[in-house]
Amino acid sequence: MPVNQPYCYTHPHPAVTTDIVLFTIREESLQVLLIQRTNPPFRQMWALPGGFLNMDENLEQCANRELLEETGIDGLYLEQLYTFSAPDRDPRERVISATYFALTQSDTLHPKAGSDAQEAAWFPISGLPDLAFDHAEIVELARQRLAAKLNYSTIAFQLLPETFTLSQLQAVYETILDEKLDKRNFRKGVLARNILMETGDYSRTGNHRPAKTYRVINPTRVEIIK
Amino acid sequence: MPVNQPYCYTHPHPAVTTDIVLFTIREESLQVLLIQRTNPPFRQMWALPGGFLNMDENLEQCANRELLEETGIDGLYLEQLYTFSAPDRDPRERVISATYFALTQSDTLHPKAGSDAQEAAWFPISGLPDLAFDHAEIVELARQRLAAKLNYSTIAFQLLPETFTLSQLQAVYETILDEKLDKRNFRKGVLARNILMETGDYSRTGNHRPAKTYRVINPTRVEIIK
DNA sequence: TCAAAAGTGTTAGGCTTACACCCATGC
DNA sequence: GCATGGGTGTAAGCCTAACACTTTTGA
Repeated sequence: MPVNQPYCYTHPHPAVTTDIVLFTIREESLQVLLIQRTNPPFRQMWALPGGFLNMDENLEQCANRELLEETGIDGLYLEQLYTFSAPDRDPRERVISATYFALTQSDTLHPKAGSDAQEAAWFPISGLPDLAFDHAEIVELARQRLAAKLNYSTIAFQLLPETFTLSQLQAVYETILDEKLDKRNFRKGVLARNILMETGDYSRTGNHRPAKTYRVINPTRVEIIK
Repeated sequence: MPVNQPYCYTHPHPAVTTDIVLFTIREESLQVLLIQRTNPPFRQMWALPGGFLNMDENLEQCANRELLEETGIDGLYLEQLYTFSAPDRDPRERVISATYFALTQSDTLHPKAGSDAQEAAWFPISGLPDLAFDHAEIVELARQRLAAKLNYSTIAFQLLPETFTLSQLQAVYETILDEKLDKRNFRKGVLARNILMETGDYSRTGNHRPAKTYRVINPTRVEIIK
């Protein structure tokens, strides 16, 4: 058996990785978490967090583990996006990548360097640097899927703290959809879905009328509406 | 290097396969193409067509190739469904499977045994035999996705010949959705989408009034409506 | 002439959209 | 008292859903 290559098969096997597109809303724009590569190929370039699948975990567990290792973020709901498989998408060897996307609130999160001291940072999706591999394509697909799922699911709430105001929620929708929404119609619509309850508390920020705060009635599940 | 195991890596690599859920409508029911396994594991059991990824093809090409080899079916539009990755889903070794689904008309197709003489056959989705691996789960996911996409895409037309009547189209919808639809509303709705044109010909079958036949205006693309 | 499927409009109700002003607070 | 964002209702039009009879053909 070749030295340092103890894993041998009768047929060639590709490597399998996960890559994660983690969105947040920060500074009034939709942003994506990137890490700076410390090793070739694409050394110094920015890339999506992710890494190789272990033999004792499934893809979702792998994505969660890599996110934790590289950014310190734990326990997010991850949704499988697409599996990329162009034969030349990684110059080192054949690599299949199952991609996931997730959402988180930015203000409770300080992306930090992982154990190997890579840098992690948020970038606005409309001003991303050049990305390693086919990661630009992955981000674009994730952005489309996110916008498409907004009104058919409860994913938007993952971008907000446990309690929030309707204006905050509307700002999330407007940022993701990149369009202004009518305040009265937005409130009517979101309340008609019966997924929110008033907390009874008020948000008192700034010199204006306090806003009612709400929470999701069933925060555990990401529901598909209709 | 171990005899008969010439492909060696520094880290363990999973095998990667594709599996395809191919739907048709036959005998007024939604049916799925299965092949009978000739080798262990799950020998003699029915399973989805599929097989191992080659190093010089992407997953979609693999799915198309396997479909051709195992069933003689070529050139279908395949849509990626989900990638399954439970560590124990294949008893032989660690296998990741990217799954695809597709639709075809049944009457132009005679699923035939591939080169290794396996049997291929259609089964109604409501009366499937026990399936090998996690293939029952894959079929169920494909069924859900198919129903969800009916009204947002043009996939339904793949189940029909190039020209067809509105009654035939309605029967496809009713079979997939498993519910009766109102004839006038169905026709109004489908014609309002402006994706059909009259051929000018009529279908003269049986002792009743002939039906106008239609074709899809742009048959090349699977469109997402809206 | 009968059986069988093709073809065709209208109405009511619900949903969506557009739109403007008063309220409560901090400074 | 003024600036700031919070909060509220109505009307028009559009879309959806329910519903039944006439037409054309082959046997």
